[in-house]
Amino acid sequence: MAYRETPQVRARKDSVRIAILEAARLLLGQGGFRAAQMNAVAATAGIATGTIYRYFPTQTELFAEVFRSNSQREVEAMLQAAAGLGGSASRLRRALRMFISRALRNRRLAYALIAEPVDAQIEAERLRYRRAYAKVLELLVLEGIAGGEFVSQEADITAAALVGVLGEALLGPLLHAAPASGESSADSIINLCLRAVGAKERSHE
Amino acid sequence: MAYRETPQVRARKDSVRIAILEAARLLLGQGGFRAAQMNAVAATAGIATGTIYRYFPTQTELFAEVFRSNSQREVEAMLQAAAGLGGSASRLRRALRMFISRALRNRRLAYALIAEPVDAQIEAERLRYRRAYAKVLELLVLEGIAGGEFVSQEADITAAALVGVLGEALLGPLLHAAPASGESSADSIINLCLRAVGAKERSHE
DNA sequence: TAAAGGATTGAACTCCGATTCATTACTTTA
DNA sequence: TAAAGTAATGAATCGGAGTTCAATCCTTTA
Repeated sequence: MAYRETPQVRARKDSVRIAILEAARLLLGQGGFRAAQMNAVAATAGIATGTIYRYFPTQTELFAEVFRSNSQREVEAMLQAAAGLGGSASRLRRALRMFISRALRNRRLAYALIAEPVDAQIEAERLRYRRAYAKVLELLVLEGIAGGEFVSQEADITAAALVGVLGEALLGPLLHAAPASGESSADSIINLCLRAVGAKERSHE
Repeated sequence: MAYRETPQVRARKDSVRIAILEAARLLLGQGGFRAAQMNAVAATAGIATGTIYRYFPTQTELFAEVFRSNSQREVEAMLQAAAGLGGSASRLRRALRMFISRALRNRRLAYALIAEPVDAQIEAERLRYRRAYAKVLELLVLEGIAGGEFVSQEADITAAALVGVLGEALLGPLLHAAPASGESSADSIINLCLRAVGAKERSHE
């Protein structure tokens, strides 16, 4: 034999892979899927188009991984925000606030991942993404019900509804008017969500 | 001269136009946008592909008209449901129930029009469609606030949120599991919406 | 019935962007 | 340094779906 992958090569390949993922994420955050075409991703990552295919079999797979890694990060953040002291209401409130503040930090990216129209295959990945959020919310709602803080309700439906609220009220306006909105409406949305779950303790932190 | 459009010709052309719109709507209701390709619309309408272009300049225009006519019908139905006696809460309840029951009557179509991913141009039309619903809901929320039945809140945000709830909780599951759901979850969703607007009078009709 | 003016047809064209692959350029080991 | 094994390249290919248009068919009027 005359060649075998060495640690150096391995390392460089790993970094190329990461560069591709970062380029895709960057472009998604700038111009959505329209901007995240394979050519553009390659150019941004500083490689040739064909090279992407040595790392990801299809565009769908590439985006799937972007969805996955983002979802993981976001869900983690929400869970962390919800952990700690306080009743179910204030924990749910913290989780929602975390979601919102992170989404607003890169609104275009949040919109691309949660709501922007895409082709059917990528849509399947998006569903998983939304379900991940819904799952976290469902847990919090179930806890609230068990603890008697929230009204009795079908937690899975409520969770889906909350994802809908976040998507539409927070990110939907992205394209509508509302350029100034943002942090200001965050409290409105959070309060609405708390009412929706029938949180008995109202207002304050 | 030797030719001028006669009423008969006019009538036939009108009927062709309608056939095209109905074919598009039918296909959307069966298989969504994927199934509503220009070839398929033409075949379903019983005409040649090219003929569609004598009636609609582009696919986008054709779909726009489908959106418009549907939106008009639906908004009308919601307004009618909301009219009549009763407090804001029960009127909002009736409007939501109307939306839901109509959406469930042809769930695939409702999903296609409200949530299915599409290309950017058609998406613009969808926005208008969603706004039409939001506008109706906003009015009802404002009335409720004015009458002291609903908590004080930013009605436009609430309206967007309610559209989000309907889209995600009702239609989202279309692709997820929930094949059996439907009418059963309708009440859950309606109750959630009523809580979300902070309706003071709870439960019953 | 013939000539004129439209309407219809559907195969061919176009555009767009993902994917391929023959060629070239590296890396490693003997 | 040569040979072997990989990786990278990017122009060309491919596929899908909307759109076009020359040829054909209908309607109407004189």
